Amino acid sequence: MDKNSAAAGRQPKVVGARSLVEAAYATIRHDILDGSLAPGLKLRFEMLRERYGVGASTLREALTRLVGESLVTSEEQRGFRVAEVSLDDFADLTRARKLIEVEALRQSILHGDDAWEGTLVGAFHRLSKVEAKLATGAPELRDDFEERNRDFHYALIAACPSRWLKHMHGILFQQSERYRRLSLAARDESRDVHAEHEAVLEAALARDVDRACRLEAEHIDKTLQLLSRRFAPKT
Amino acid sequence: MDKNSAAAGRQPKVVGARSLVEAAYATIRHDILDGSLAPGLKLRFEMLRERYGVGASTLREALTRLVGESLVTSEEQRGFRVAEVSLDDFADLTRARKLIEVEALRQSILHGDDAWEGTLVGAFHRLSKVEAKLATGAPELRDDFEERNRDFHYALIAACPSRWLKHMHGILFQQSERYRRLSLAARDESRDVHAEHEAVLEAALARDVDRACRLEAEHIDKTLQLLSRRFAPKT
DNA sequence: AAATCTCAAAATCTCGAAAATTTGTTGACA
DNA sequence: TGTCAACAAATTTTCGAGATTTTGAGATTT
Repeated sequence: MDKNSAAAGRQPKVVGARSLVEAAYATIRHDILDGSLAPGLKLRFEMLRERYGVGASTLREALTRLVGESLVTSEEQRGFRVAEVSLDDFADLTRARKLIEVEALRQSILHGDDAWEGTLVGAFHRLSKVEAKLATGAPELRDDFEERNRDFHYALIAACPSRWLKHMHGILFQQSERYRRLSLAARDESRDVHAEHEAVLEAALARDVDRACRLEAEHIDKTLQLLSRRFAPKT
Repeated sequence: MDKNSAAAGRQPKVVGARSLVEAAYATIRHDILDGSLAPGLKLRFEMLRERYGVGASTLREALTRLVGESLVTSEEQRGFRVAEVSLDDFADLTRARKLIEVEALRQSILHGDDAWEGTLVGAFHRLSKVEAKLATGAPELRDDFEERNRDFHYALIAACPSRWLKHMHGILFQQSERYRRLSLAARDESRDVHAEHEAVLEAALARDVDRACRLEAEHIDKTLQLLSRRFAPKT
């Protein structure tokens, strides 16, 4: 009758997670992107078991997955750490991401059909809504914003036929997301992100490949410029 | 006195491995690149425990790492499989690799100093030696050849200052290596790989960026063309 | 004082067995 | 014959304890 009463509390506590490893992975990943688990932090199993409520092997597997995404580093026999961040790394990351994302966008615009346009317009609309709300100052919407921002950027390159290019893009985009969130705590009011997105969208729909790619590259660069001015101010 | 007699046979059996996870990872990885573990093969833990002599959690972590490198796929609650291969995937992979590797080579040539040239020449020399032996028909040198070929290609782009670009390249190169080895079983006698490498080396040393990049791109394409002719022969 | 050594304490790493899930089989029923 | 429920077998997933390694403080030597 009550199979779940004794010691059966082993169900993933994250929506869409089909195993404890995946739930732990998703939660830890979120906390790293978030900054809750600070860059460089030593990830001790004792602490993690308490915080996430799963066994050591399970955690180990989740962390291994995060190592593969360069969100966590590991040294044999010396455990795991949250990956460090640096302005140099972000600058390098931004250059690499521009190379990949711009090429993917180029191919996507060349191959995209009406269905692609539809999805793209939809993603832009959803992003716009949360951007508007965010502008009125509602910090609890940051997760929403990041999700829809990701959806929009993925929708832009969705029609690119190269699975490997999109895979590379995914890795770099996730890293960028981390830097963006760490910097988003204090937003730059002088920047109109919505207008940047809208400009890229219009160029993409107009099939103006060169303009779309140029705007996208500038858009990617903006966050780096913002962070550079804040943390290396040789005023 | 005999600490190792009872049940203490827990030392990594792979050179350079500092843990059983790493040893298992390296061995399984080798067997996949090799073809010993065929594409699509279901990786059952029973079989893996017998074959590699380590526990389930250890294997699980090694496999998770391989999933991160796209050499293994996994479906929740349904286990792991060796990643499939296809001509389409290889074609896509080759295009992506050309984009990344050529850009990395361009930057490497622009930034490389004398030390870089020295390492590069050394790597080419070591590769040449094993190529010569391989030509006389010595299949047991395949591992050696692959290692030195990898070293040479890494040496070419070693002076590229972008860590992320080199990281992307590493992922794509490893995938290519798998296809190369699967195709290497029957080599194409009409192809002079040594000459291709030498031409790239000369252009790189001469700091002729455009020529080096063109030659490298052609070199990368050759294996795809070879495989295409063999497996899609509309003769 | 600096370097080396010793040896507990702390942390990581590994295993085997139990729990949970999927897969395969059998037989009832239409 | 075909469908489906119930049960059994096979497989994956998870945990906790023990084995192994690293860390750090204090003692000893140079």
